[in-house]
Amino acid sequence: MSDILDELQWRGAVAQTTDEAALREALAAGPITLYCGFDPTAPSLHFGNFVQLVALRRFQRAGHKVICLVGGSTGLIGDPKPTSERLMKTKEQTAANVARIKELVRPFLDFEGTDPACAHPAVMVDNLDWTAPLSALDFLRDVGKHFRVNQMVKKDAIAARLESQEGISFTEFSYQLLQALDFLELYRHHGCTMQIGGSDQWGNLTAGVDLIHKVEGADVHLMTSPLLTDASGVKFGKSEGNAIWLSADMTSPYAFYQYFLNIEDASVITLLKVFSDRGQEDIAELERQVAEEPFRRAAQKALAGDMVTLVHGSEAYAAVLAASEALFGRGDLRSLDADTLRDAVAELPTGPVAVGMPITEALVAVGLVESRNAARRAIADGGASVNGTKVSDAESVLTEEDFLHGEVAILRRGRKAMAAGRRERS
RNA sequence: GGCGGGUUGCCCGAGCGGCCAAUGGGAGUGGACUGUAAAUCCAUCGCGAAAGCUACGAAGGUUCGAAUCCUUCACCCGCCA
Repeated sequence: MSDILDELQWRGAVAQTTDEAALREALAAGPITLYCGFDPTAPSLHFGNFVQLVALRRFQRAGHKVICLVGGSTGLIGDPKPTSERLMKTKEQTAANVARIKELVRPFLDFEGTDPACAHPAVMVDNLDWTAPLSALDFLRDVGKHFRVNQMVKKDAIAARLESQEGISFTEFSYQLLQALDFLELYRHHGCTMQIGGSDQWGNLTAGVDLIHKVEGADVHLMTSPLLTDASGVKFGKSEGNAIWLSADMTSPYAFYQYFLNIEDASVITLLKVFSDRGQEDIAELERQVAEEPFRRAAQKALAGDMVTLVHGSEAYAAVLAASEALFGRGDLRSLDADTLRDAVAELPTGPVAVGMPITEALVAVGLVESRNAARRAIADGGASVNGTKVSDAESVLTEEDFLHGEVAILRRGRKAMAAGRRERS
């Protein structure tokens, strides 16, 4: 288990650590307990959080004990973003998000101790459990006294906010104290000696290390993972402006698969290393293929397949793979048999349409464009098609023949955005 | 508490009584090229087929006419106390 750090470094999953020699020693000395926190800012986790989740998973499989913390309390406060104050969520929303995220995380780690690959079952905690009973006075006296505002304002996110027009609320300013308290709490009650997180969390993470050092006199460890960006420095994890979520009801397995299938050449190996369980040789081979026969996109296919399988399971992978082949394959959509068509359509967003409905309206109805104006634009640009046939006339309407097997019409905007119009009979 | 500055479309940011649905950049979207990449180039980018409607923090007001002027309110920033 001592080489887990080597592996993570090879995978490009390590941005920064506290004293690396000390960390190596601790990891080698035996199982340690580490944690990662996830704030319930949404009803699901997204691609960015997945980096952490996969890291936790690797640590657990390397024999360590992992704690997954869901931020029932920190989610109520809001981790300061460098740009602007967060909208506060209601307690009810936050609680609902916490419940969903707990369920979401469950399959990625072994909480029951049933997986032979994992020596120690994972633990799930909610920081609301120890924060809620704490009175404001005790918090200020017991936690606040250990912090110097002078230090706090130096943290990147806070400093940026102090520079900004908007400033920062005291609420968000206090966030780091809560996160530090979490680490202390887990140190005391679970013997947790390491925290991992995204590189943008460094300031919050070190707050915990400092607090434990002051209060308990102990040295604990940190590891952050790099922010994953594409070749031009843009964060991964957004498709058409929407985040890539891990929950199927927020990002369909098909959309999830398609997102990774479309990763640029320059980044696909990076992502494979971080997320897949593939070893060095396997990845080296894929790297060679990207260089020598990029048009086959073997690495993209591997990445997309691995990701969907990990997040949604192998059955979902089989389904989206078949759907993708049906929809993007060489064959004519019109010649698809009814079963294949049904399976493919199941992966697409759908909307109600009808014979005689203008194409522009149908494009809106299935959600491919936001307005009929936008639909007209798409058609004028030559970017809209029905069942693979380009629509040239913005005034045209759906006809009986457009409904494959009498049921659905496959509408497409641009090269990739597809949806199914389900026939509605009046 | 006093004084001053600010709040513009997804973001940044011009505009400071009509020519403003609002310059410019970025992002986004479509097309060409390709590999359902990247880069590049072209187009497009509030809603509406159009008339028109809704928009420049909120509400009022002045004016033939306001993002632009006035009043009040909210929020933010800075300086002073």
